[in-house]
Amino acid sequence: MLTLQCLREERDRVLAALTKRHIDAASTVDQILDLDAQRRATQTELDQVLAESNALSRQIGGLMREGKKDEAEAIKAQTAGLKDKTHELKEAMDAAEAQLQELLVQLPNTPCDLVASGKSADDNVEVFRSGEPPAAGGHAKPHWDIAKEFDLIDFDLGAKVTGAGFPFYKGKGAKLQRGLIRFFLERADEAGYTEYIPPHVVNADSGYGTGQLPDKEGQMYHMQDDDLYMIPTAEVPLTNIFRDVVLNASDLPTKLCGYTPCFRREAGSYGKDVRGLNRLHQFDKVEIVQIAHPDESYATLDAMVEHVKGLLEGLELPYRILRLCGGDMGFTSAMTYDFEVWSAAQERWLEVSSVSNFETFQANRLKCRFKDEDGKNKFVHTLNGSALALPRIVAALLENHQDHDGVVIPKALVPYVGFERIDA
RNA sequence: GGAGGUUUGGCAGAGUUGGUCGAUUGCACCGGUCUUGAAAACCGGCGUACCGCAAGGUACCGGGGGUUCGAAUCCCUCAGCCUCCGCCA
Repeated sequence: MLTLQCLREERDRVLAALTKRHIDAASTVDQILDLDAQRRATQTELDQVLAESNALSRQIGGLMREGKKDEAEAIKAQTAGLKDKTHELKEAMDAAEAQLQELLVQLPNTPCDLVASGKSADDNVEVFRSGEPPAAGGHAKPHWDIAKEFDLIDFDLGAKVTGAGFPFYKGKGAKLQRGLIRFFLERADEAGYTEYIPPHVVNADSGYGTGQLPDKEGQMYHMQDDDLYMIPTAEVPLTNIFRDVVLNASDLPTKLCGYTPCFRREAGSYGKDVRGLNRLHQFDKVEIVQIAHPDESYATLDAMVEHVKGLLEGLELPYRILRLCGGDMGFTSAMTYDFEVWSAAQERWLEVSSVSNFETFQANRLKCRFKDEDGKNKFVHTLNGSALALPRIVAALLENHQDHDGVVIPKALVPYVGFERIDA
């Protein structure tokens, strides 16, 4: 959530930045500023009334101690009106505050200067490309056929036991999942990320802290009896570790990572997008998170991008990096790089990672601050990235590394999965 | 799930017959004096947020609500932690 201070001091800059998302926020922002002014005026008045009332109460206390009951009663009479006034003002202030919050959470983050204006994925900017589509391209079998041929993944069984989008992984398919998770975690460990195994369900406060609530409520599975949400990404529990936390400047950057399954309802998806492993309701992912000093966060973002590049190169997959345009960026992000790998059989790019800097947007909701050099509390910047999400990686591995009678496991991965080929 | 206890500032720990308590004290931390330097000792500072140009004011003693002129202190409610019982991988 954008800070009020930012809206107050940089209204025009914020509006200009939001046009990159093709949002005209002028009326919302001005409403917010009006409500803010209203709230402040009300608070000033309320504070005065409370001060008066406190002073009288203190007098009564003093008189009671001295046994001057009559005088105390006389002053008590004076407080009657103040009480009503207090209630009235309190209500007005709470109402203004509530309206203000409601509007404030509707505003997405302001894109950083480097982000291009744009409406859709077509306007994203390719900033890097590595590798060539494999020779098999054109005749390559799609991963769902390969998965079936070698009995790696059973989609039908998943549909029977749970529902569409919840596959079973079997045999070498399961080992490949386990190996990839280990590979990603070991690489993160080597890069200095502390590993966590977080809860897979979170409370509403956490959903709010990272920005899934209130706007993406429908994308998470919700357990009504206990009012808990299944995590759509490890970002939620890992970042919420820092909710209501004040760090020391020396704690920054804080680097952490974790493997979790991720659960997404994906309401409204259909067609070729959901075929095979392209889009699932449950999938595995290793997430990296950093809590950074505001001055360093973009260098941190670059470092995280480099980390993900290393992973894809280890897997020998052709990939490209896009800097998302304003219209394609997530609600909470100030800048996002998407990683896409080439799918040889589908002959299209598949998104496998998204690395973002949220600047203070999440920190403001989380109330995660650090003590700066002057001893003042300031918001940190939060960042995260998939490193990596498994299903489309598996799809690309199967499709791109297939040969005449099987699939070759990339060298870097062999020690983790325990075999060199998938074949009959 | 049942019964009881508990929840105070970074930590420890006072304060519960309601009244200068936003809160005693110790430790930790920061600054200073002393010292060649350090330690010790002494002096001073040391929660957060909001309003205000400032002086200053307001709110917060797990969360929310209530009683009262006035609540950390009383009541209700929710949550966390601890102990015992039940159930259980």
